[in-house]
Amino acid sequence: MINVKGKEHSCPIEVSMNLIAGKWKLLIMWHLLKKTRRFGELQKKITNVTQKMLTQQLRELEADGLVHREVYPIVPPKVEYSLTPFGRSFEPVLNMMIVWGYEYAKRFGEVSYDLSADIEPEYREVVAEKLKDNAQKTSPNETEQEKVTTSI
Amino acid sequence: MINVKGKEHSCPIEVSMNLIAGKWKLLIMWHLLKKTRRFGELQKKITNVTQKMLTQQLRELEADGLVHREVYPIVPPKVEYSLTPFGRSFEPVLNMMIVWGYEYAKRFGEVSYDLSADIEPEYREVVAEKLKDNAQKTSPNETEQEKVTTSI
DNA sequence: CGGTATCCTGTGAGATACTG
DNA sequence: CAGTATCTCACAGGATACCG
Repeated sequence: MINVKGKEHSCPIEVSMNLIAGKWKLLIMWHLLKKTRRFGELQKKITNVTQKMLTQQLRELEADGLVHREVYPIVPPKVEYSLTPFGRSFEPVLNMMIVWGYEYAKRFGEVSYDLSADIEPEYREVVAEKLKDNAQKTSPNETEQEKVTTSI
Repeated sequence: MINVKGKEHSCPIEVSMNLIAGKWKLLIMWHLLKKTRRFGELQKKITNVTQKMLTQQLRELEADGLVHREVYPIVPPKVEYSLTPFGRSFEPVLNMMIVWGYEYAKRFGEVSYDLSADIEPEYREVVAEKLKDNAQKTSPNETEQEKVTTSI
């Protein structure tokens, strides 16, 4: 059993899910992983996000200890967002998700985009190997099973 | 640009997010990763999920090509769910999320639970190393910056 | 520039009851 | 056993306007 901020979880997966649930959070963290950015910068990078949503999701990430918000008391205002040390530890997860999403899109969608520049090879290899393994494990076992019984 | 089933994505992260968004999907995949399971089995494993939600999320996973649904035409009905080859390629992502969620819970919550049994050491090491790295990178740089200007 | 403050809407998700 | 079929509602998320 896991308790995080008054919420019960039966598995660490739920913890992760709760932290990254939110339409823009992963995108935000992805952009902050590269460098510290100002609010307006993020808004330009993440097309389609409204000011309200960007603010809201950034505040949630901050409250969860993943993002640091630095306010410079100047005028006009300047606010910089960066990942906390723990936020940066999310990088492997994020990289895996990117690689996996990319592989999914190659298989089930159309991609006009090359991943190689963004992601270190080691992450691609992990997923690639899993896909190879599974191809082997999917042995010739399409023998149908069409029995009909009346009990268990 | 990425197009998956009529939906535009600017980044593979969004693809992954769309696939795993859903309160129970990760938990379902986690249980199916170990073995093929019947509907009722899943319902017992995943406490608190309603029949309706379990059915719904399983159908979405099936439509997305991640889960295979095998119906045995017997009475009483028997339906088995398993991961497709591609669904199984999600394992590295899932493991990373579990490790990361666990580390988060250790830091920001209370855990009465040991991970070691479930997850291969390699995954734990990746996150552990990231956390070490970040500890080093967080150098003594808490010098405040309290200037006030009237222009940029 | 980087926000609040409102108002509004779609839909994810729960509860409950019924069925092949 | 493994589902549908309704009904309901909270809340994530969007549009728009104003502010220090």
